[in-house]
Amino acid sequence: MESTEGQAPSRLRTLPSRLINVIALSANRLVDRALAAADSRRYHYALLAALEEFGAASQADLGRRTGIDRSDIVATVNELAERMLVERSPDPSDRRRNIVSITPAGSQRLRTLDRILAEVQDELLAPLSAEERRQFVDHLTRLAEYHAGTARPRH
Amino acid sequence: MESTEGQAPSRLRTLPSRLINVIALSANRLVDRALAAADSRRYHYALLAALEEFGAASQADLGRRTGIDRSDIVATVNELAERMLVERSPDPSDRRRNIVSITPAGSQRLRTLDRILAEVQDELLAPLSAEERRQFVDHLTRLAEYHAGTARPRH
DNA sequence: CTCATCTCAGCAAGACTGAGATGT
DNA sequence: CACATCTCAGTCTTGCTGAGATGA
Repeated sequence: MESTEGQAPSRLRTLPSRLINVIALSANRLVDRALAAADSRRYHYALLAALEEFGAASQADLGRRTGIDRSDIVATVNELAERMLVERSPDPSDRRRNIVSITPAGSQRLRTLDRILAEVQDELLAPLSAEERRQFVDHLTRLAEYHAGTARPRH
Repeated sequence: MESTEGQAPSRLRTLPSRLINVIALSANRLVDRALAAADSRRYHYALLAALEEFGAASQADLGRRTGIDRSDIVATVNELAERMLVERSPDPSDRRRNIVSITPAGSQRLRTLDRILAEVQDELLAPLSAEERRQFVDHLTRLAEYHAGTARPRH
C-alpha cells in the first residue's frame, strides 16, 4: 500500500526552512480545525484580540494592528457583526470611518477562543518538555524579531 | 509615518503557532528570492534532490517522494527539461511511464542550489548561536516527526 | 486638490480535483 | 474488467491590487 510512500530526500528532510514550513502546516491545520469547530476563523481571533487590548478602532487601524489586509478586514468585520461579536457604528467625528467595538458576547467569545488556542498550542508542542518549549518559543521570538523589519514591503 | 504601525495584540505576538507562521513567511521569502535569482523554484530543488538521491524515477514516484501533486510534477518536469537539467524518456518496460533522469548539468545545478540554500539557512538563523541552532533544528525535527502521521489525509 | 477610509471586483500563485487518453 | 500513469483544464483559497464613492 505504501510501497513508494518512502522518505523524502534527506536534503529536504533536514533543511530548516522546510522543517519550519512543515510545522507551520501542522500548526495551521490544528488551529483551523479547532477554530472551525467553534464557528470561528483565525482572523476572528486576531480582530477580537486587537479590540479587547486596544479598544474600539477604525477598520483601517485594525488592519494596521493585525497586519490583515484592508479588503479582508471588511469581510471579517462583516462575519463578526453577523455573530453579534462586534458592532460597527459610524464615527461621529469623522464620517469616513466605521468605529468597530467589541460586544460583551465578543469578549466572552474571545476567552473561549483563548482556551481553545491554549489547548492547540499544547498539542502542537506535545513532544517538547516544559524547558524545551520555553527555549523553542524564545528562539522563535528572536527569529521573528530579527526578521521583522524585512517582512513586508508595505507598499 | 508609522503612527498606527504599533504592536500587534500581545495575544498574537506570543502565540507559538503564530510565531511559526511568521518565521515560515520570512523563510519562504528568503528562499524564493534566492532561488529566483538562480532561475529556479522550490519544486526544482525538490525534484533534483529526489533524482540525485534515489536515481531516475517515474513522475508518479517523484510525486510520492516529494509530496508534490501529480499536476505540479508535470509542470515542474517541463520546466526542468526546458533547462536541460532532467531528461524525460519513455519506460521501455512500462509504456505508461515517463522515466525522468537527472543530467550532468542537473547535478551541477543541484550543487549550486545546495550552496545557495545553505546561505539562506544561515541568514534565516542568524540571531541564534551555533548551539542554539542545533537545539532549534532538533526541536523542529521532533515536532515534524510527531505530527508527521496526522499531516495528510492522502485521500 | 490631496489624502484617508471603506468597499467591491478581480487578479495571481499554490494546492488540489476531475476526467480523458494510454497502457498493464 | 480494474487499475496505474501522464496530462490538461479548471476549481478553490489566500493574499493582494485597483479603483470608485465618500468625506476630512
